[in-house]
Amino acid sequence: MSEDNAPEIVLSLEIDDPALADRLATLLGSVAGLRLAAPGETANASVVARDPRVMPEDIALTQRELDVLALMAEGASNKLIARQLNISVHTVKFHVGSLLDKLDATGRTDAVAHAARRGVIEL
Amino acid sequence: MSEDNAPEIVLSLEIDDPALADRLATLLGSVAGLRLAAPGETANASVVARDPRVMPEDIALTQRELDVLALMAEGASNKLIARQLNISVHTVKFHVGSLLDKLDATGRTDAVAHAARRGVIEL
DNA sequence: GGGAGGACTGGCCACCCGGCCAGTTTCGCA
DNA sequence: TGCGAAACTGGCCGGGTGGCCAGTCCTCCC
Repeated sequence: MSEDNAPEIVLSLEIDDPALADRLATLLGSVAGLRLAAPGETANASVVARDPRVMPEDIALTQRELDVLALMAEGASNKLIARQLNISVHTVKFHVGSLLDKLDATGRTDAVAHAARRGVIEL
Repeated sequence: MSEDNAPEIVLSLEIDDPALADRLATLLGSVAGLRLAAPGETANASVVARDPRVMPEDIALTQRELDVLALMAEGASNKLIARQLNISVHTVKFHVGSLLDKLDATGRTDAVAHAARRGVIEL
């Protein structure tokens, strides 16, 4: 950052809910030292709110499934996951199978992508 | 929506830059009708600002590699990608290999995760 | 025109992955 | 206190994946 007089913070909005977007825009627009980004403008930060109706809350994943999912997102193989969690490879595959089912994915790559999309995991 | 008296908007912060996070927290904390989420609390929206220094520009990927990468992120198998792009499975595997190398990934899942992290693709 | 580099294609093969089967344990709930 | 749902573990196997080899075509540059 090079300026020091009025380092205005530029915020962009990524809100699915139009009503919420409107309220936030009104609230944030009147805050001194902060303004909303113009379309296409590079912002310092984004306000993100995906449609909650798309995510019926966190999908019911067990702790073990979350463990496996996190390691999957790191690119770990089933063998590596098994060693990491001190369980058998077969068990890992069972959990992966459950994840594919619950996340409606066709493979581990798809599962990680889906999970990341709906915020179950953070990449 | 069921309540109508004080629909307070809860915001969570995901800011890498501590200074920016502090400024935003101060600014947003004094806005009526809006408050910051407590740790672990479910928020209506998140303010996201990832450290831009983490992304050293787009990695040099060929068009074909981008095609393959996009389909990989959809969970497509090599066979499916090959059919989609009208090329042979062997060629797909060649591109996947290049992708693994350029993205410093250990497998296709890791490659998609890495690409998503640095903004090469959008999930 | 000749060389260098990169994209693209193919065969081969060890290994990994996901889906099927079955079985045990654990827990909540009626 | 029994009953049922769900988590967890394991063997087996067809197909998918990634790494190795080599070879062709095209473009750019000397």
